[in-house]
Amino acid sequence: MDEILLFLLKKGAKDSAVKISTKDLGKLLCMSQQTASKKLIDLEIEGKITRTKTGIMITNTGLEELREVYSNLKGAFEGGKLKITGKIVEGLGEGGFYVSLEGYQKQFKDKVGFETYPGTLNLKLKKEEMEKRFRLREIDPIIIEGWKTKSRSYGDIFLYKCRVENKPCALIIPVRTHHGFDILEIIAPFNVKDKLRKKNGDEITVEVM
Amino acid sequence: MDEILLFLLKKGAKDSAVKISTKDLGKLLCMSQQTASKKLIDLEIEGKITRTKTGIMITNTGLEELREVYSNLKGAFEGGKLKITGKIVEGLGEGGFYVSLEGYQKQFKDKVGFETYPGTLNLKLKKEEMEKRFRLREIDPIIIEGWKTKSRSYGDIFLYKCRVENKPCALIIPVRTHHGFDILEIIAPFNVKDKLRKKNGDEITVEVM
DNA sequence: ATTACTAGGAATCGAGTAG
DNA sequence: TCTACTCGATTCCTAGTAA
Repeated sequence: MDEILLFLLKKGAKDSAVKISTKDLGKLLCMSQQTASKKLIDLEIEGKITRTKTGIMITNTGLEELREVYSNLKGAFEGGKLKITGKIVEGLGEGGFYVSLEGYQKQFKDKVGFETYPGTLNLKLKKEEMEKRFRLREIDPIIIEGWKTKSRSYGDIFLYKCRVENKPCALIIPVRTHHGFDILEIIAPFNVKDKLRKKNGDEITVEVM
Repeated sequence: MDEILLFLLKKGAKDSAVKISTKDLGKLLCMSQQTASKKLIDLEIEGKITRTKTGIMITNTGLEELREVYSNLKGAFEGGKLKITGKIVEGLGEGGFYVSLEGYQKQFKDKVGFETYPGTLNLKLKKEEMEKRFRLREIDPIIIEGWKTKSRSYGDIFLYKCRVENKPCALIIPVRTHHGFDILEIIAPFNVKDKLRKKNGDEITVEVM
């Protein structure tokens, strides 16, 4: 991770413009004025910072990079199992169609150990939960392989074994997902809403294994 | 910060040995097997990791480095501004004597922008606030330089610009402090107790800029 | 299979300096 | 003052390969 970006964050460049000369920046980070200048130019080209007369600010792109590192460190140091909480929302029914295809079902049975109820549960994450999605990347997914027919292709799916209220389920993330980062799709060997007596709008927590 | 160290942390090398070949490590971090090998050697020489037959583990030295970055990121993302709350206690009057010396006063004016009321406010921190003192270390202090006379020497002072009830003030920490970690000393361009109508025993919060 | 050495090409750094 | 360019020095990376 970039040490200049971290330094700027410390200085508050997340919320307000930070004024610092390349000379001072170099001195503080043990590099020459020239190198500091060059690195700022590069960060600007990469879109991670912007520079104006009032000073330097970190862009959303830059913050995202820092936030991902933060998420990783937090996961490691604060530890515990990853739990993601979201609100049940109505899907379009298409997820259910796909997962019930024999090409996927067979792999679910082989690799996860259950045949799934022919439908998916869509979970909408709150803003503060979305950061946890990055932590999923630290976990090696089970890969459900796609296939092709003459007419169309079915993509790979990343799958993470989970539990909801101590019952087995799985998070599935199509590699080429059509959802934003705020929606998670869950499959289970049963109808989650019926079995757990939940309805749209209720919150549930899945614990990633 | 070292990306290999971060990767190993993600893989759990903080608690147990992680087994990974230099080839795979290189592939995962977009570098050659040779570079991964070299970097592991360097990390081992620096004492940040240890390698055994069972795999790689991060040492305390390595964890310290990661923890520092974590602390910085946490401060920036979770913290908002650092606010320290304490109870006003009676000082010995000596702080007031020192800060009113011309050698210090001149620097206050030059570097902080105000001449201070000839007295310091002593703040006693509660146990749970004391941890915040460590976060001060992440902030670069303004350094008020000491000097020597024939008879004695006056030491350097670390100074942090602050606000109390939205009015300017400053935290001062003599480099060779005589206070414990539970006492903070504050200067301001006015008599804090009079202006803010506080008395000994009242609590105030200073917001570090 | 694995790790790590060498050699030379690529990238980075910083002194000098212009704008 | 400041930033950022050039260019020679240095460091870093990787292909080849040995162990």
